[in-house]
Amino acid sequence: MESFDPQAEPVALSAEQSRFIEQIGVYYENFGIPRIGGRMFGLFLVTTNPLSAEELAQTLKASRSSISTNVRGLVANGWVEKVTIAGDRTEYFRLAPAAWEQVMERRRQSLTPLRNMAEQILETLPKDHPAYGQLEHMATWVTFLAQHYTDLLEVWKAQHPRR
Amino acid sequence: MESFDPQAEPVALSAEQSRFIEQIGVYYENFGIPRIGGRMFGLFLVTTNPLSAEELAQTLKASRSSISTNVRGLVANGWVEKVTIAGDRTEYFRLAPAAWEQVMERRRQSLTPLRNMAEQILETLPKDHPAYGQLEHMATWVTFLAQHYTDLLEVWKAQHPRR
DNA sequence: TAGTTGTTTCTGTAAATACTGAAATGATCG
DNA sequence: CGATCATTTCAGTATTTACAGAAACAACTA
Repeated sequence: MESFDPQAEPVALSAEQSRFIEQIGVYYENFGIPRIGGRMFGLFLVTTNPLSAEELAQTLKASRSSISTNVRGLVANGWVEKVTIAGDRTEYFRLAPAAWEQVMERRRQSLTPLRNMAEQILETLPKDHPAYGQLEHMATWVTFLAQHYTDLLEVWKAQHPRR
Repeated sequence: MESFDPQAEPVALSAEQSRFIEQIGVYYENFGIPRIGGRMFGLFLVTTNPLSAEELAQTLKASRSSISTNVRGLVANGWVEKVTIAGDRTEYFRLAPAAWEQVMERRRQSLTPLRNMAEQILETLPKDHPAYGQLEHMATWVTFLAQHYTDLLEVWKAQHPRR
């Protein structure tokens, strides 16, 4: 009963912040993330208060349904986290503290199918097949990369321990 | 005059190779690469002979125009390279020897705009702005990542010197 | 239980993208 | 300079995808 939240106002943004949000939006759009999703991420980067879906919708001038689907993606990828407040049934969202590590972790995991494909095809080929060498090379690369991603994350986490 | 190349035949592929090509196609489709482009890449992975556009078209059952546009992308990204033969006006293509390194290198370069965005917005914010810390964190992460990509590539190249 | 509010799902539409076949361009050869 | 052949560009079509608004659903509250 305490939050009477008359109409959920949009977040006040400076011109620079708005520009940043749009830039982040198009940047991630190039990586296949829907524009609204990218903008949301940008918004979370330049603000710290957890935001409700309604605030997101108003601030980004997008529909509630788009916010709903896009926020789900961001949460699923570990970029954003849901925050709740006792006695308030609205859900709020904010940048996940480990967002960047998560991006990396996801990327590492996406290497697994690639490695599997390489290994599977290698099993079917005779060792003297002309392409054997380059497929082996591919498998080696993917393994190398996955290992280094793991190492890299460990170094980062050591340098930036979770408070 | 010497190559009379009656009709450019499709590459003969085993069932496993065909399956591999399709798998690679859908894998890279998830990363925003057109299906035909991904299939071409897969084809180059399981073959070694340079292939003409006509052979690619026939083998992958795609139009010449699609091959043209997609091969351009693969070459631009350094995944595939063009090969020519004296006295033959057809162009051939094959997997670039440094394809995997190139993937990494591209990724590293794509971090630059992200770093720029972070640094630019930081310049406009007072140090006590609530989001200052997390934007600094972002900039640190991107820098860290770019540096480690560079290192990683160096290690790889040392281990796999170009013959 | 009825009413209120927050969230998701559904349905349709607009926009973007991939792809093809045909036309245009370019390059080489007689 | 034609003629031939390889490649690219163009124009149209089909498919996919993002998005919005409305309906459905869920969770709480009086």
